[in-house]
Amino acid sequence: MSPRNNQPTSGDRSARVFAALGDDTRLRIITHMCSMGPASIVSLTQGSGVTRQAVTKHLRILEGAGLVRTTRVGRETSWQLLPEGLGAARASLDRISAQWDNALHRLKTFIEDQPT
Amino acid sequence: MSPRNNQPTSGDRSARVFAALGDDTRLRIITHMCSMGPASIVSLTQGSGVTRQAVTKHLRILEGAGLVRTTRVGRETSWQLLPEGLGAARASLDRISAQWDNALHRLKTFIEDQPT
DNA sequence: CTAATATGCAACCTTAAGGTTGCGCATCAG
DNA sequence: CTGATGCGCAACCTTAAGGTTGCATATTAG
Repeated sequence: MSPRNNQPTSGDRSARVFAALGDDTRLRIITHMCSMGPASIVSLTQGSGVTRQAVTKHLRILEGAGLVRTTRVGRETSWQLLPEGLGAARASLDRISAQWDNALHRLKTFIEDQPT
Repeated sequence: MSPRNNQPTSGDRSARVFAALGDDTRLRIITHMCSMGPASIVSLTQGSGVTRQAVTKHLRILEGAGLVRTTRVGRETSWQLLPEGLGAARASLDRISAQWDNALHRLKTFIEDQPT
C-alpha cells in the first residue's frame, strides 16, 4: 500500500493537527485565546462549560499537535497559540486542493481525448 | 451540552470538517481520490490497509462533513471530493488566524501603552 | 504560619470511534 | 440461469476520547 510515496510530513502530522481542531470545545478554547491573548487554565475554563481538568486535557492535545505553547510564570501557566501550527494545517489543505484541481484537469483532458 | 450558546456557523460545522480530516486513513482516502479521481469503494479499499466496511464508514463520515459526494451508477458507487468542503475548513483557519493576528496587535498596543 | 489560588496526577466512568466478520441483495458477465 | 462483483446492514469487539471527582503540590496573599 503506497510503500514510499507518502511524505513523512503528510498524513501523520496533518491528521494530528486536524484531529486537534476537530473538537468543539477545543475550537472554543482557541477562539478564547484568539480574542483574549495568552490565558491561564482557570481563565480558559470560565465559559467553557467543562471542568478545569477537561480543559487541561484539551490543552495537552493542542500542545501535542503543535498548536499551543506554555510558559510557566510562578504558579500560573500561560497558554498561547502558535500560529505556525495553523499554517501547517492550511498548507495541508492547500496541497489537497491543488492535487484535486490537478486531478480535475487530468480527468477533463482524458474525457476530451475520448473518440466518443 | 451547550444547548444553544454556539453560533451555527462557528464551531459546530468547522469542528465536524476538521474531525473528518483528523484521521490518517481518511486523509489517505482523500489523497487517493485526489490522484485517481472519482473512485468506487473497492478501488479506495485497495491499498488502504483496512476492510471495505471500514472504508465505507470513513466515506460516510466524510460525506457527513460535506467533503465528498456519491453518484450511483448501476451497481457501482462513485465517490468524489467536494472542494467546497475544503474551502469551508480553510475559511475557518483563516478566520482563526485573522483573530490571532488581531489579538497580537492589540497585545502589542497594550504593552506599548504601558508607562514602563 | 495559614489560606487561598493555580495546577498536576491518577483513578474511574461512559460513550463513541475505528475495525472486523457474517449475511443479504442487487447487478452485470458468461 | 449461474456466478462473480459491488455494496449495504447489523452485530460485535477493542480502545481511546471526553469528562468527572478526589487528592497532592507549589506559590502567593495576609
